[in-house]
Amino acid sequence: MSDQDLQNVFKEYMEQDSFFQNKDILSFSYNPDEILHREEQINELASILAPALKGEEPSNVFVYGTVGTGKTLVMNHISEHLKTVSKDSDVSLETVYINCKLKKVADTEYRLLAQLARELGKDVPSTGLPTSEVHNYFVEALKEKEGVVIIIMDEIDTLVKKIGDDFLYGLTRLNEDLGDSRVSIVGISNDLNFTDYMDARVKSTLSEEEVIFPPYNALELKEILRHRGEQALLDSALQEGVISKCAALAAQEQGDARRALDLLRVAGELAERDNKTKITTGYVDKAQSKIERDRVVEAVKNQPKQSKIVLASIVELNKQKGGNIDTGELYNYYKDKTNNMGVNTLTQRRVSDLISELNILGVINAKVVSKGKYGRTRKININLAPDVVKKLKDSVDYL
DNA sequence: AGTCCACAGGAAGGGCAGGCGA
DNA sequence: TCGCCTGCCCTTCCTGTGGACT
Repeated sequence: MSDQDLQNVFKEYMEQDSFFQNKDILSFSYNPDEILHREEQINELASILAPALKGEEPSNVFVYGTVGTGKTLVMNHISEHLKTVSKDSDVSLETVYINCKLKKVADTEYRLLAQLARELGKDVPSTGLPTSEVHNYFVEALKEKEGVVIIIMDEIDTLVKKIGDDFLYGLTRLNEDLGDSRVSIVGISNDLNFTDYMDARVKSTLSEEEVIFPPYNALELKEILRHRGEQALLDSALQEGVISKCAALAAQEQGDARRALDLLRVAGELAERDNKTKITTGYVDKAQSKIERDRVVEAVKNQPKQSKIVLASIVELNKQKGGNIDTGELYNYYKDKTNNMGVNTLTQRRVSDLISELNILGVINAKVVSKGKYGRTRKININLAPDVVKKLKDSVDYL
């Protein structure tokens, strides 16, 4: 092969797989220059938080909306702008963003306080101190700011479900002894009904204002995809109908823009891998099943050993009798399995919790039913397509 | 109408690891 | 090093319950 030939091969390759001008733009964490179809929410939030720029304490806000409706994106956008303006006009304003869903960050009161204090510039060990001590660190950090601190708590519903609302109550009372500093809280929640779990006092102080993010409809998703697609992809890369299809599928998923972007990106990656010249609608279908498969495999991979063994028991029992497994039956099977494997056997109580966790992950479907005189149990069904189960068996131990 | 099964799921606490200050 | 604190996984003990059966 001549040098020229070799160069042609590379050249061809370069030409073939360059659907993407900038793939990052199709990632959900990318901050676009313009946020489409959220003007109303942006204006509302901006006017609620604007008093902070005068050093006044803004009202606490609750932001509601299902996944992929742009809540986090909009909040980040606003807090960036607040920071810029406050810097220009010499106002002391700080925003702190915490994602309460991240494990090891905000699943206990200690960790949450530690993380908040860290964000405000204090050095706090990840364990070892009494919680009250960490609380003091946090309050100190707030006092030192001598200005308004806006705490944005994303996925706040998971926090409240885990550690209760006492913590939030404490936060709302903080302003009484902060000196020159003021705190206000922006809570972001996926769950519209979640304030029902909360104490009425906390509820009323925290949700002084509420902003709702409705799901995007297919038309809006289409515009969002087109907008981002124009910057991320080459004009020639898309077959007619690809964007519409991504939008339509994502609209079925509660108007989830994240899903829409993922679909387009993954469809592109798959088409690229096959050396195609265009992304076709067929690749959107492939992307849909790949995303689902990856999500499940990733989730299961990260489960602890015992949880995997429980899942393996469910898979095997399901194969034997085709679904509707009840708890007692599963536990007996699991007990035998662990004995055969020489692994220790957990109690039924613990296994019951593991079943719940798998249920929350969406890997299985466990529903409490009553069998009348024959007691109450959970009917467990596996919630995965056969190809996903196969992939799990290939790539996860104990399965 | 009452019984009673087979669990669900809450509460409390044990034991261990990681990490702190003294 | 010790005493203390928290997180995590787990057990023990317990109360609650939907509805087929009697």
